[in-house]
Amino acid sequence: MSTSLNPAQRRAAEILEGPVLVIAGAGTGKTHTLVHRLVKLVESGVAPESILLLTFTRRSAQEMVARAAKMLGDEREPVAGGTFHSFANLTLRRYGRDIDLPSNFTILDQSDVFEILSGIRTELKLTDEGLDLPRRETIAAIISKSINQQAPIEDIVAREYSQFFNITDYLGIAASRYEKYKSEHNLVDFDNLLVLLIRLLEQSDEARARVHDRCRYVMVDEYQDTNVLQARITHLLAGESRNLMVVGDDAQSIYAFRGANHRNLFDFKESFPDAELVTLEENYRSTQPVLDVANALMVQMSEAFQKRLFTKRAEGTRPLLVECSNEQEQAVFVAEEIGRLREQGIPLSEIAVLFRASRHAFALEVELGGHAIPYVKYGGFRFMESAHIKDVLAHLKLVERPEDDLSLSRVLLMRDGIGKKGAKQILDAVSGLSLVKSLRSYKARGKVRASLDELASFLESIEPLREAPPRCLEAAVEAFDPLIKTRYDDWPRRKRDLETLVGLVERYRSLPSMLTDLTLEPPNAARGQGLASNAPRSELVLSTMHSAKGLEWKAVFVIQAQDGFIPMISGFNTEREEDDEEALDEERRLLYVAVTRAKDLLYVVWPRDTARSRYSWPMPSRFIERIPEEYFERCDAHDWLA
DNA sequence: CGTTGGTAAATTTTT
DNA sequence: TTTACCAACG
Ligand SMILES: Nc1ncnc2c1ncn2[C@@H]1O[C@H](COP(=O)(O)OP(=O)(O)OP(=O)(O)O)[C@@H](O)[C@H]1O
Repeated sequence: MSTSLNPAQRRAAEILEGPVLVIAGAGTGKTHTLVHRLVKLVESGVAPESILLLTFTRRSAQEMVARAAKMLGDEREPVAGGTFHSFANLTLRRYGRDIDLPSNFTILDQSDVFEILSGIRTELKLTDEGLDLPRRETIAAIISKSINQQAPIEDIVAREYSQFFNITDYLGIAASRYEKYKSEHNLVDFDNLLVLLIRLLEQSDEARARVHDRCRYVMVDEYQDTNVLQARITHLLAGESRNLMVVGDDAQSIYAFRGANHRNLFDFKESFPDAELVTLEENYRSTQPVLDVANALMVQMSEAFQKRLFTKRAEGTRPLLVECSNEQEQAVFVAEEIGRLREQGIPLSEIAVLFRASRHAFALEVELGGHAIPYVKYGGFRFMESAHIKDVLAHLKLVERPEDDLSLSRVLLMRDGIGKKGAKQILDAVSGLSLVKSLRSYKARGKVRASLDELASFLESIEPLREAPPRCLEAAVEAFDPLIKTRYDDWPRRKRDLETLVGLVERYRSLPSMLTDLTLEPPNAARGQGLASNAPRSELVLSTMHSAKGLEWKAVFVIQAQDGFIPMISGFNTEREEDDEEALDEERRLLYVAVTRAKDLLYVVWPRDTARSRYSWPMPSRFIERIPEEYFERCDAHDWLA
């Protein structure tokens, strides 16, 4: 990385005290500036460990912390940095007692939340015959949005889910039952982490003082992706010293679907009227032909603070708009073109393929396999949330916290002879006593008796292994072996995943921190692949557009750019028009993020024949259609490949 | 009561 | 591909 700064960047980096706001377009060096300011702080005598770097996504956090570590060198203490959620977790484990939060709370992942909500959903349906409730995913989305926007359920339903307006009350009941379940079981979901951190910082003078003492300088990257809660946390962390830098680009705000509010970026000036505002204009990443496309997307945005990106790299290849007859041809085109780029000396690690949704890359993944092109995929598939992984981990969670009813229920249900009713009865019977003892003394016969004895013996046998979490996991995997074979037809693949998991946790010495990390920072493993070879090799990146933010590659392919996929139009869209407008704007910003990842070469590829094309005439993305024709080179994949 | 097997419906993006 | 729901069987 270059160590130089342009005058505007230097100005921002040299304001060491007080609030600083950097608003700038893609590739203008926001992260670059932030990291340089960090170095200047350290050079001025600030201890690296008293600087806190925060951002919303794990990948941005990794990128930011890695760049910081590289600039500071090895001999320095590492800076503290991560996502808001991981910071909240650490702080709450340490000081949570001040607000009556036990430090051994369990964090729920997405699928845990779904599980609890399906339970509540069936309960509600049972009491009210004929009641039609939305799917559990939708209920979860509504509840989460209400927390992340700090708005009542009624408002969220009225605004964005008007098709459920008549059952608003039930959604409210579901939300309060869900909250009750969590607090009764010492469970905390991702949203709670933020809410509880705010409560802690507001209510505990001591905790706040300690946190301020430790985090004397705070910097937030990708600030446009923060929601009300994260903005509040940022303000609380700044405290009286107000040593706070936030950087962001409103045109790259892509998390409104989870309550992010890019206006936070502008509101910063209102909360901190004396904040120094720095804007950056020169792009150091891309060639002008790539920026022409980005700028053409920018002018389509209704709300954006218009920033015209320019670069000294005036010369470059015009982006290519490629039309394919179908997804298969799209996959072939991308794979072949990547082969050609490699022949021209571009390493695989400098090439990325970006898409709107994980499944848009399925055909390409198969094709890459055929071409022996190694790749790593980000986004979409959640290894840690596969059923078999959760099955095994539920056993370990039970060792860590025997009163974890959610895990106990899961562990019971997978055993022979125990169904919903039985599990509930056993659950009610065990509360209070030692788990192993109560499982043994529970009155049951036949299959159920055998299942309970087997579970009790297993729990007893791994108890001594607590101090060696990887061995504990191995034992659980082994005990799970007979169950995996009866439960899953495709058990060989799932067994490989479990071996992968064992390999991934080798370094852990503490069971609770292992379990927390696996939830909060789940490793990105591929399905059924086994352990990746640890020989470092150059790999192609396949990524969702969301996960690509903040990163850059020489060559970028944006695939599945058919209208309907970009922007993504869901089949069931009863939202109000103005919300549609907002949603559409977000989709456009997403494409803006994608195209601004490219340094030199940009390909936008669209297939004609897809699942959608049966219902509507296939067209390239409406956002692409509105870009002046001369900004793209156009071709048909069929001719190109010939 | 639990299991099994069938059908219909839905299928983003992240912490 | 998975999940919610239902009916039939043990
Ligand atoms: N003053 C500079 N001189 C040379 N290169 C620079 C300069 N500033 C930034 N760069 C380079 O430009 C590229 C983009 O920088 P960076 O990732 O910090 O931009 P960004 O504004 O954070 O981008 P995004 O909004 O896309 O996350 C990087 O490769 C960085 O090294």
